[in-house]
Amino acid sequence: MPAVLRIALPVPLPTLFDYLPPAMGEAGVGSRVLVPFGRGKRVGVVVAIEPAAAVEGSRLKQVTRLLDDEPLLDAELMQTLAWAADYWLGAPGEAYGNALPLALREAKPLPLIGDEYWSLAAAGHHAHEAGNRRGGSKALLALLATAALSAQELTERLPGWREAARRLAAAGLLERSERPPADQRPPPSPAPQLNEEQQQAVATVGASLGSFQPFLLDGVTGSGKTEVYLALIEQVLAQGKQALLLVPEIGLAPQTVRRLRQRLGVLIEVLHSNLSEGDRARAWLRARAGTARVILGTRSAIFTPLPQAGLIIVDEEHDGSYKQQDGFRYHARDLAVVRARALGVPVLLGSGTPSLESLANAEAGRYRTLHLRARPGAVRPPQVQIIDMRAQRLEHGMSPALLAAVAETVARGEQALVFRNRRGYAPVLLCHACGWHADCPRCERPLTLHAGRRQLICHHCDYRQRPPQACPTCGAGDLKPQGQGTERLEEALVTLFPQVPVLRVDRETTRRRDAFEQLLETLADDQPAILVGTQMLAKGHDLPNLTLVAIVGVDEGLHCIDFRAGERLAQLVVQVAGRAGRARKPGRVVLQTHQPAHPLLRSLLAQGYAAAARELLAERRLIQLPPYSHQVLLRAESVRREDVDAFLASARAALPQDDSLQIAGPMPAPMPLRAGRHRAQLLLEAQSRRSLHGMLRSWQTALAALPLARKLRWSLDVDPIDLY
DNA sequence: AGCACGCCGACT
DNA sequence: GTCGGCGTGCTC
Repeated sequence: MPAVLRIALPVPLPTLFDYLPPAMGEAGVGSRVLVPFGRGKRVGVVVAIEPAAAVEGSRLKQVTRLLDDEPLLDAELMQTLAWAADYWLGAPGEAYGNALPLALREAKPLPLIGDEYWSLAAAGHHAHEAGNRRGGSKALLALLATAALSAQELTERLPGWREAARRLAAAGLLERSERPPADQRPPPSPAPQLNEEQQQAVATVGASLGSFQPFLLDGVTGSGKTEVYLALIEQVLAQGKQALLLVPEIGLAPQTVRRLRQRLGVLIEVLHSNLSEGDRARAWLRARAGTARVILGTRSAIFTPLPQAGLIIVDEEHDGSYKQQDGFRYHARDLAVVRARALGVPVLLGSGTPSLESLANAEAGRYRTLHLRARPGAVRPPQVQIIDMRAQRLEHGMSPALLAAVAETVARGEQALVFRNRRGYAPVLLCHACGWHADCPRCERPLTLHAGRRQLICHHCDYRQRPPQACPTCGAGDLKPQGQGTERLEEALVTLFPQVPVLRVDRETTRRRDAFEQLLETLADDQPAILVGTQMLAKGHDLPNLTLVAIVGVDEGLHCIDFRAGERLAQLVVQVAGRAGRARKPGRVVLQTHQPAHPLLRSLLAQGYAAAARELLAERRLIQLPPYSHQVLLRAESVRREDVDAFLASARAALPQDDSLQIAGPMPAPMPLRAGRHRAQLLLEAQSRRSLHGMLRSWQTALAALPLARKLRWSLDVDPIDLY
């Protein structure tokens, strides 16, 4: 009987496609195939083998060529991908598109993944000592002078090294091998002595290795979560299993990688968005082959094959960057739990400020909670002081008390961090004479003044213009910057503390890839300095001499429409505050606010994050918001407002009659106009995930069939984390 | 999403 | 007389 192959293709269509089997070879589930599609050819993945086609037989085409004799995706990954596509309403092909590195979606032979080590030949040592090479060659010789390195390590430390390696190898200065030359690898650095809570956490998770169990590791900054991860990864490695460690985008600093590598003394496969497609494909294949034992990566690394899985860890699990915000809108943390179940391994979600979702799961008994309260490195937790900004004479937005704290800190030779959640010089440029202010013509929001670049920039759509010399409405000459951004704070602090280096860290000063690292490396550990910056400073680099964190104005977030604003604010404050006093020196946090009596701030400062989170959870329960209900958001945007309104009205009409479904909208999005497009949305809410999910696919199909659907941009977001 | 086909305005 | 605008429809 002629079977039919059901194939996922990289197109955003909600269907799979049936093909006749290839003339040569036995195509199995999980194998890639080259197929004719439309006018061209595409690479797809065999999802199922069916006895009969879902379409008329005459429309069937034959698979051109089988690309893999062995399935590239194993049964577990196929099952997880199908689940993910179904849950987040993705097109089946899109899920595979996210899982497979681009280089593996081409009809080419798989790249070779044999281990590749480079070391200096005797002549290379002489050349290094003589110093008679320059540029990339010199750097490569210097890198290899102390130890042989793998191709991955070289790529990480010296992008573009292959060119130099080719030249030097031809000259007989370098040698390539399949194995690390004996005794050349640095030994793992010894693990520090774990404290009692850390040992307890390691023992508890360690005891459930080999079966599915989610854990929430609740530990403040500096409590030693990373050492717990490392100890568990060591156990997993000792059992001959693989470990997957997910970190937020920003957490994957080269410093983190170096630390892991030094401690474990094994190769760590790193997967992140800056990797070249070839490297990404090789890393993925090494994980699949089992030669990669520890895989460290950002969101999309959750799709790495783990044939010998032992443990999945999600660090900073509350971080929003785990949710993909366009295309296939999956959540890597949630998928980690699903995968762990499928793989039969424990999953460890770590955070000092757990998401309310995870806290609710712990409360319901689905997750087991492990606490780390002690801060091994610090003498005591930072002391927090609230400064009431009202009725204070502010200097460039900073109160005398805040400036005094900065002055004391630098006078002691220590470092201070001034945190402000706004880039640029001033968020508004205002005419004092008539009240006009500079607005973005495409978003109708105030433009941010960037003084250094002499530009007004829209932070929502990147529209730019020159600041006007005079008010365009009344002609008055004195346009006043209102409010403070990091650039203005930097300017003020440079004037106020002329002897102390002031470093600004935000998107503007860290455009280039390693600029952040390099900037921070200019800071001497024992010298005073002032850092000014946005949330980029909330995590990442360790600053042992940083003892003061001054938070300037966190109020904006408190009257935001988004019901998650409070949660995010609490997480941000705690994360930023955690930067203070990590070494032997006590830390101090100064929080300057217009609302010193705000209940969230009060409970946060008086009783800490856990108490504040409990209160937020109680509120969510009371008004039945997530995690006590489930949401799906339909967003639509178009230059024509009437199209958006009409589309959402028909979308609402297309919903089934169902009392368990609450519908909010159509309503304008929090930003009703962005980059010249009108935006609105429809929010569905239900108590039961099942009743919500039951109708979603058919609704999605109905939406796609609406005449307007092709005229505007729309998307469905399951479990949205931003209602923007 | 691509990429065709298809039917109406200003150009050599 | 054509080049090209983007509306509509399809991809097994």
